[in-house]
Amino acid sequence: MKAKDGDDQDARTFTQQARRAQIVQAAIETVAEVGYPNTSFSKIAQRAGLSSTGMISYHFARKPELFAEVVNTILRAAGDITATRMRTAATYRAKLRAYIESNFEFIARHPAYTQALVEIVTGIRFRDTTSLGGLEKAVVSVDGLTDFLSEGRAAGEFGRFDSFTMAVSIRGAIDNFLRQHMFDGDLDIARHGREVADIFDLCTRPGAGASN
Amino acid sequence: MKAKDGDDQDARTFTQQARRAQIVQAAIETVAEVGYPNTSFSKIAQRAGLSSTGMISYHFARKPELFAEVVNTILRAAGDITATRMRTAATYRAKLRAYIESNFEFIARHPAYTQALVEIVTGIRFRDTTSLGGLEKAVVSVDGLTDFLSEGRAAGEFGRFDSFTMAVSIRGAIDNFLRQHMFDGDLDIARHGREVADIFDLCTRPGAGASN
Amino acid sequence: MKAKDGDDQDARTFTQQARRAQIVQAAIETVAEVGYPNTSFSKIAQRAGLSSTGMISYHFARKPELFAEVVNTILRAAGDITATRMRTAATYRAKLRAYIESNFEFIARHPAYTQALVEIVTGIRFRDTTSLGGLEKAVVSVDGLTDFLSEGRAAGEFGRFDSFTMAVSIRGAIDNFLRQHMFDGDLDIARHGREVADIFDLCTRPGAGASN
Amino acid sequence: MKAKDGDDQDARTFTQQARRAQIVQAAIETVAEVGYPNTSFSKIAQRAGLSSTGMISYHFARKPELFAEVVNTILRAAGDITATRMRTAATYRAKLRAYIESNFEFIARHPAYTQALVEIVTGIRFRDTTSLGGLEKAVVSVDGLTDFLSEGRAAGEFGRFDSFTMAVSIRGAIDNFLRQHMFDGDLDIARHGREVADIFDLCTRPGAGASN
DNA sequence: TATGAATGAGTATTCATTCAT
DNA sequence: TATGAATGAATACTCATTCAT
Repeated sequence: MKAKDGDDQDARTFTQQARRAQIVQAAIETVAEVGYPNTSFSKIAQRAGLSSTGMISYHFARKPELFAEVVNTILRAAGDITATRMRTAATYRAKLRAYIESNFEFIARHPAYTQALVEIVTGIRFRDTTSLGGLEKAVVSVDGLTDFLSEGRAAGEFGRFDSFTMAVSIRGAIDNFLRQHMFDGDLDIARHGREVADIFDLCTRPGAGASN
Repeated sequence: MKAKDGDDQDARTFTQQARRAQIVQAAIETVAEVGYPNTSFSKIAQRAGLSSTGMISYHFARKPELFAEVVNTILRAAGDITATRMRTAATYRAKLRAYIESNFEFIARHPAYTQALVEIVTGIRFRDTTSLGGLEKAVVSVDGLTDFLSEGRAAGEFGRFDSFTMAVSIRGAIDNFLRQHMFDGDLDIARHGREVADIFDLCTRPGAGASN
Repeated sequence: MKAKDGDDQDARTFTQQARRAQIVQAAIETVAEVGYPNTSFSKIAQRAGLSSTGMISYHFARKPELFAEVVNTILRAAGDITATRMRTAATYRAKLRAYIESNFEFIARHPAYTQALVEIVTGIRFRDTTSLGGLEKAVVSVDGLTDFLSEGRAAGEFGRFDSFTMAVSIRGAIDNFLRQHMFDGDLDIARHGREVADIFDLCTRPGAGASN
Repeated sequence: MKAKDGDDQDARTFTQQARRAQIVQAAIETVAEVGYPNTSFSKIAQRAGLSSTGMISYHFARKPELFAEVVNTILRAAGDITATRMRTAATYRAKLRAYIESNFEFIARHPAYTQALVEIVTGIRFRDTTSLGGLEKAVVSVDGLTDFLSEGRAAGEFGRFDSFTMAVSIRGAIDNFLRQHMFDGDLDIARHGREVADIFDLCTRPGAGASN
C-alpha cells in the first residue's frame, strides 16, 4: 500500500511499472523543458495527466527516488547505445571512436534525455547525500572510460597520457557539446561527433605523448 | 526610486554599487555553500548582514537580475586572470597553454566562484523568461576561444582541425575537470591543468590533423 | 454490500467480526505506540497485516466508527475487570476499594489499552460531527460510580458528601495517575492504587463530612 | 527577517508581540472549538483574520513554538490567579482550599483557556521530545503541589499521606471536573469547587491517615 | 535608504475514502 | 471479500515580492 523503494522492480506489478515509467517520462520531459530546479510534482503530474501529485507520491516514496529512477532510465538508455556500438568495434582505437560517436548519436536521438540529465546532474548538490543515493556519482564518474583507456594503453594502441585526465577531457568535450547543442539547437551532431572523435584519436596516438 | 536593471552602473551612486557588490558577494558564497536551489533571499540577506530581504529586492528588481550580476562578477574575475596570463605569452601555442592553465588556476584560487558559477548556470533555464538576459550565452560561449584558435591556425602555429569543435572540447575538458573537482575535492589542480594543456597541445600541433 | 454501522454485530458474519476485531486490535496498538494524531489507516493496515487501507474502509464506514469500536473494546475490557472485582467484595467500602484498585490493575495489565484510551478520548472532539456517536459520553461518564456512592451512603456505609463530586474526584485521581504513569513509566502502580484507595477511604468515612 | 525562537521576548518589537498574541489567542480559541488534532495553521489564520498561514510561520518558526507559547500563556494566566489567592491565605489548609477553589475560578473565568489546555496536553505525545520542548512536563507536573503538601505536613497542618499521591489526586479531581464541565456545560463551578475543597480538606486532616 | 510586516502562491508529502477488478 | 490504484483535499512550511513607514 506504499511505494516500494530501491531496485526490486520484480516485486512491482505490471500496472505499477507502467505508471512509474509514465511518471518518469513526464519528469524527464518536464526537466528538459523548465529545468531541474523548476520541476515540481505538480508540473510533472500535469504533464503526465495525473489528477494530483498524490499519485506520484503513491508510486515514489520520496522525491529523490523519482529522480534516481529518472537518472537510471537515462543512463541505461545511453549505456545501451554506447555498449552496443563499442562491442562491434575491433580495436581499442575503434572502440574509442565508437564511444564518442555513439554518445553524439544518443544526443541526436534522445535530446530530452540528454538535456534532462545535464540539468539534474549539475542541479543536484554534489555532497548532498540525501539526493540520489550515490547515483550522482555514477553520472559524474569517468571510471569506466578511464579503465578502458588504461587497457588500450597496456595493449599498446594508445600513446603516453594520464588515463583519468584524458577520460575527463573526452567526457567533458562530449558534455560541453551537448550544452552548446541545447543552446544552439541547429548543430550538425553527427559531423561534430566525428570531429571530436578525430581530435581525441589524434592525441591518443601511440608514439605521441606529453612532451614537457 | 526603483531598482535599475541591466548594466547602466554609471547611474548608480557609490553606496548603491557597494550594497549591490555586498549582496552579490553574499549570493556567491551562499550558492557555493548550499547550492543554487537552496539559495533563498533570506539566506543571502542573513549572510550579507542585511536586516530584510526587502533590501535585496530594493537593489535588484528581480531574482534573475541578481544572479545575472553574480554571473557577471564571476566571469569578469575569471576573464581577468585568463587575459593577463595570455597576454604575457608570446606564441599562440603558449597562449593556449596559458589559457588552459590559468583556468585551472582560477579554480584553485576562487573555489567558491567556480562552484557558484556551475551551480547557477545549470540551475537557470537557458531560454526561458526568467533567465539572465543573454548572460547565459556569454557563459556557454566559446566564441573567443574559437577565434583565437582560428587566428593561431592562420598564423601557422596550429594543425588542421575545426576551431569551434576544438574550442568546445577544450572548454568542456576544463569544465568537466571542475565538476570532478567539486565532487572529489582532493585533486591536484595545477598538475591536471598541465596535463590537460599537454593533451590539447598535442592535438593542435601543426602537421597533425584529422585523418578520416 | 456496505459496511454496517453502530452495534448490530449480530448481523455480521463470523469472518467479518474477526476482521473487525483484528483491525481494532491493530488500531489500539498503533495509537498506543505512535499516538492518536499520528495514527493513520495505512499504519493500522500495516500492523494488521492487511494489504490495503481499503480493507479498513470496507469494514468501517467512517474513521470515527473504527475508533468508536476501539473505545468500546477498551471500555468493555476495563469494565470486566472492575465489575468482577467489585462483585467479590462484600461491603460498599470494600467495593469502592475494589473499584479503585482494579482500575490501577487494569492500567498495569493493559498499558496499551489505557494509553490508547487516553489518546483517543482527548484526541476526539466532544460535540462535533465526526465524533464517536455518544460513546465519548460513556467514557467521561461517572454515572455508575455516582449511583454506587449514593447507594452506599443510603446504606449508611459512607459519610456526608455529594456523590457526583466525589465520583468525579475519584475518577479524576485515577485518570491523572494514568497520565503521570504514561509520562513517567516507572511508578509502582499497585502501591499507588492502594494509596489512592486509602485517600478516598478516608474521606468517605461515615461520621466525617463537609464542615462548611 | 525570521521568527525568533525561545523566550527572548524582549528582543521583539511591540508590533511583533501584538501579532504573536493575536495568533496565540486565535490558536487557543481554535483548539477549544475544534480540538488540538484538528487545529491547523489555516484554521488559526482564518480565525485571526490573517491572509495566509505564511503569516503564522513568519512569527513562529515552527508549529511547536506556537503551541509552546499557547501553553505558556494559559499556564501563566492560571498561575496568576492561583498564586494570588494562595498568598492571601494564612494557613496551609487555607492555602490548599485557595488552590483548589482558584483553579475552579479559572475554569469559570477562562473556559476556552482550560479547554484548550486539556486538549493540547493530552493531544500531544508524551515522550515526543520535539513537541513543546519540555513544556508538556510543566503542564503534567504536580511537583509544586507535592512540595506544598509536604511542607504543610512538616508544619503539622496535614495528616499522614503520600504527598505525591495526594497531589496527583487533587490535580486529577480538578482536571476531571473540567472535563465534565466541557461536556455538560451547566455545572455550578463555584459550588463544585467548594465541594472538592471540602473533600480534600477532609482527607488531609491531621490525625487522619492511611489505616492499612 | 532601510526595515520588517504582510501577501499569496508555491513546495513535497500524507490522508481517508472510493472504486473497478 | 479483498486488492491496489486513484482521488483530491489537507498538512506545515518557504519563497520572492510588495509596501507603509
